[in-house]
Order: sequence, then C-alpha cells, then structure tokens
Amino acid sequence: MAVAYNKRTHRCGELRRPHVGQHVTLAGWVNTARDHGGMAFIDLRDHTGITQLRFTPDHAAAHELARSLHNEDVIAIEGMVVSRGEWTNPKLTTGEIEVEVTNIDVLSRCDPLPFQVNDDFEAGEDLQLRYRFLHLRRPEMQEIFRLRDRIARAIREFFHEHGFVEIETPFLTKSTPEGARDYLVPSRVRAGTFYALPQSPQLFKQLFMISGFDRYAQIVRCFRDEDLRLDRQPEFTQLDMEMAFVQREDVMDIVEACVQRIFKDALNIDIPLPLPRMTEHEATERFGIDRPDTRFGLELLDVTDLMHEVDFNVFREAIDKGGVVKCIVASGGDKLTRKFTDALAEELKGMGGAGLPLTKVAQGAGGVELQTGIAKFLQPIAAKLCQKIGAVTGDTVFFMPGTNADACKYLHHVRTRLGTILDLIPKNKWDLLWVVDFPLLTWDEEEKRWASTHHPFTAPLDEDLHMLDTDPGKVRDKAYDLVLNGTEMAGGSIRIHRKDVQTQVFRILGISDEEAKEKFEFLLDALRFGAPPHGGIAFGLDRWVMKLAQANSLRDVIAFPKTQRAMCPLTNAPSPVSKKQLDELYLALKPLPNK
RNA sequence: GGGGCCGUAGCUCAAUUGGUUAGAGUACCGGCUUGUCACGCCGGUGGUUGCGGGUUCGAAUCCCGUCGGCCUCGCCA
Repeated sequence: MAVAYNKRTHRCGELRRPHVGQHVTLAGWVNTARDHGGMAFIDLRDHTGITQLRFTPDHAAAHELARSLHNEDVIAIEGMVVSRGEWTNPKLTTGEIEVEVTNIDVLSRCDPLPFQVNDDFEAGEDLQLRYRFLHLRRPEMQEIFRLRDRIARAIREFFHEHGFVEIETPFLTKSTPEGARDYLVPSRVRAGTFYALPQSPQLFKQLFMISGFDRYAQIVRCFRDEDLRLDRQPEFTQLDMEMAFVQREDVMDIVEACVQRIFKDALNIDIPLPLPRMTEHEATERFGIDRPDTRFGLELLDVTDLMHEVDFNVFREAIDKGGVVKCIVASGGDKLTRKFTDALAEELKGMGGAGLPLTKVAQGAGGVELQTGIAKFLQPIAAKLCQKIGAVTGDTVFFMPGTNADACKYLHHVRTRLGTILDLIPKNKWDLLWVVDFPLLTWDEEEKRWASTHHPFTAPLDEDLHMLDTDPGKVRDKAYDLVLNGTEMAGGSIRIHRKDVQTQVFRILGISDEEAKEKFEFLLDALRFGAPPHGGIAFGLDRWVMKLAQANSLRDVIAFPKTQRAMCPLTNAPSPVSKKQLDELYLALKPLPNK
C-alpha cells in the first residue's frame, strides 16, 4: 500500500528508546534482509544510519512483501517503534529499538548488483568508478563528502568573515605560455581560434586587486592537462585568494588562521599557531625536498668532505664532477633485509638512479667495523664517519653520490620508504610548516633557459632584486608554500606590482617583448594604471580533504574522478564527436599514429 | 616517453609453483526457517583464466605482443 514517503517522520539513524510507542514513516534502502519464515527483519539504511524493521504475520501483506526484498531495493514503511528488550543490538546507534511495520511500499526494485554496497570488500577501482553512484552510497564515502562539505564551508565562512569578496572568473580564457599544458576549447564563432581552460585564476585575481577589491576569495575549478598521479587530477578545486597592500607575513598570518579554523570545524583538532617556517634551502638540505615530512627524522647528512679520502670510484666520480655524497642513517636493522634494500635499489634505478650503496655498522675487535655493501671501501674512515654522522652499532647507512639535486631526489625517496618500513611515521600527527625563500628561477637543463620556480608573477625579495640581471639564479622570491605531512597543501606569493620588474622577469624567462605583449598585454596594461602591492595564495581543496579524511587517493575525495589515463569510466569521457560538430568548428582530425 | 605491480565466476579471492573435471566466500535462483542483526540450513545456476600468438605431451601458471587498472620517473609556471 502506498506510503507517504514525502512525509518521513524520521531518518534511519534517529530513533531511540524515547520514541517507543510512536507511529513513524521511514524510507531508505534495504541494507540487509533476514527472512525467518514466520518473521522477517530488514535493516533500512539512509545517510544517517540503520534502523531494524520487523515484519510479522500480524500484518500479513507487509510481511509477505518484505520476504521478497533484496539488498538496495528502495522502500518506504509505516510502523510503530517498539523496544527490542533482550534483543538489543549494541552495534547500532538505534539498536535499542526496532520498527514493527504495518505497511510497506516498494518504491524501486534493485537489479543484482555489480558489487555489494553493504560489505567491506573493496571493489576494483574501475568498477567503483563505473558505478560511482553505488559506491558513493557506502557510509565511508558519505562521510568523506560530508567532511569535504565541512572543509569547504569552513573556508568560505572564514574568508567572508574576514572581509573577502567572492567573485567568479572565466573558464573560457586565454592559453598562456609557461606552466602546465592547457586544455583547449575550440571557438565556433571565431573558427580556428581556441580558448583555454584556466590552470588557475592567477591573473584575474591580480586584476581584482588592481580594480580595488582589496580582498578576494573564490573556490574554483582549475584544469591542467598533465599526467595523473595519486594526488593529481586533470580538474581539481582550489581555494584561491588575493589581498592588496600586504607583505607576505600578512598573507601567511591570515592563512594560518584559516588552517586553524579548518582543523577545528572539520575534525575538532586544535592547531597551535604560528606555524613553523623553514627556508627552501634548509628543507632541501635536511630532507632532500622542498616539502618535507617532518613527522620523523632520518635527515640527510653531507659526507662529501670525508669521501675525498675514500678510494671508491663511484663516489670519486661524483665529487670530481662537483657533486656530493650524502647519506641517511637508519636504526632498526632487522627490518632492513637484503630483499628490502635490493627492491629499494631497483626502485631507484627505475627513477633513473644508479643503485643504493650502503653499509652496516658493527662492533669489531678494534672498534667500529663496517659490514656488507661498500664496507671495504669505507673501513679506513669508519670511526671518523660514524662519529660525524652519529651512526652506532646496528645502524645501516645509505649513501647517494651525484649532483646535489639527484642525491636529494633519491635520498628523499629512500627516506620515505624507510620511514614507512621502520614504522617511524606517527598516526594522527599533523605537521604543518611554511617553506619560504625559494629561488625565483630554476635552470631548465633540457631547454637551456631559466624557468619560474613558481610562476612568472612572483615577486623577488627586495634585497635580491639587484642580482636579477647579474646572477638570476641567486635571487630568492617572496613565495610561501604550506606543507602538511610532506604534501604541498597551498602555495602563494607576493606578486610583482611594478611593470618594469615584470617586463624584466619576462625577459629573463625568454619571453620576448612581442610574446609578452601578445599573451600578457592586459596584465602589463593593468600594472601601468595604478597597481597596489598585492599577494595571495591557493589551497588545493581536494588535497586538504584527502589528508584530513586520511584517504588513499585524490580519487576517493572527488565525486566523479578520472582514471590514470584521464578517462571517466562512468560517462566514458572523453569520446569521439560527430562529423557535424567538427565541421561547425572547422576542425579535422589527423590520423592517429600506428603503434 | 621510461620503470614496476596486477588482470581467474556478477563481486572479493584461492589453485601445493607446468600436471586429473579451475575451487571457496558472497551475490543470484529454488526450498526450509518466529529473535535475527554479515542470520542459519539444504539444493542449484554461473568460467573463452582480459585478448592474440608462442614454447610444451600438457599452460591460469613460462615467453612475446596487445588492451585495461594502479604505483612511479619525466611532466605538473
């Protein structure tokens, strides 16, 4: 019989002992069905929880119908809340009661499922995405997206409370040089020309400052056509903000306050302020990367000077070429099996490395004795080495020769692996820090030119400005990256607000005056007409959700994400389009290369 | 573009390392069942071992190719 499903009296997670005796109307999905012949039970689920329904021959029509139900059928019921008495189920928040059903209405039957919604088995990820609407029905997914909502709302509220104006920026915009590959959108009205989807609203928010909005913030989608990773999707969401008349401390202060608010509202965790700060130089020297995970030690140590005395070709070559030898000292030797270190060395080779020289520290008759690996080369300086790097009996020392950048890259990987296998990474620790004073420019060896470390609009430090022409590699910038447990969560900078400096930076980047005019004339114009000093930041919202939800992948916190090959298994996008659509755009497809 | 792991029933996995008819749980179908709560019990359907080729007396297992998923380097101002 029909049930007024639009007049639900409660949700499925709400009923408690005080409701006993009430007539209620509930609706939801069949989580499980248990048929005992003369009596049947249904666990009814919605996003709030589960209520057990009881069906008996006292209400024969409802009872008969209930016995035919399957998982994920959609039903509405009327009934009376009754106490479970001795049959209380402590595993359910509603476990003290059940609903004696008098009337049931089957709203929608469910076909056999591609995977079960109500069990703990993880379906393959491609299946999850193909049937994403089912996967999102699971309580743990519901929890993630409600956390996402809390985080986004905390951010939005925070910025509105602090006088920021939310203004939208275009998605159909101009392709820019530098940076990531653009997603292009063909123009029909001006056939042969293309829009690009924004990699970020960077220039528009700078224009807002020049327009006098003073404080702007927007939660906005960004698009980058690059290869995907665990924590990289082609479209992702940023909290984008910008402030006028500020120095970088002003931006960092307000961002810190916002981060504190996010943790409080989303997880009820108190974050002490101010957050620690570290220069990019220190981060790289100590941890091998500009986004260090400071939850554990295993810091990098430079042993280049000691290795001058060592007769080991691999080290000698690196040093002769002006490189370094760095190392990591790890305790807990029994977990560092030959199998593990061999596999780690293989991983490094896969990354372009040469291998992983190592040795173990032991106690010999005459003092420190090194064993295995490259021990025989290092034995002459064993005592001196161990003293310098603080290695003691039982430790394993991992070495990496090469350019400083390579040694850092590979040892960072080694450090991360060691942290995991040695179980050094504390659970439920939230290590936030700022990394500052990046080099403004990074030398691109492949293209033999300077490239922006962040982007071309980042302001140099005032005290380094004089080196811009003479020694551009030495110039530090006014950028700041916010790092959480080794992941970059936000990045921003004070921007260039002087036209002459901006022109100079474009020139150093190899952007010709003509190209600058063609691509950025609107920005250079804006800088001519009264641009206040300004700066801002962008948070990777998806990454915040991933971190705070302790999810394994960005895909778990995006409702309809792409696979690694940038496909959507749900909609099958991207897909071919009709000849008519192409004709309207005056586009023709080239034949695909044969493999 | 490079390196690596994986692909067996609708789903999650196994198959003693190349050896009989590829199994289990779950889902699905039929039957029994009045206190279950991942209910239980009895019976049943369900397989081109991703695809193509090769080695072999014999291949899910080994080799080559290909497709797909994932991790990673490059790339991601």
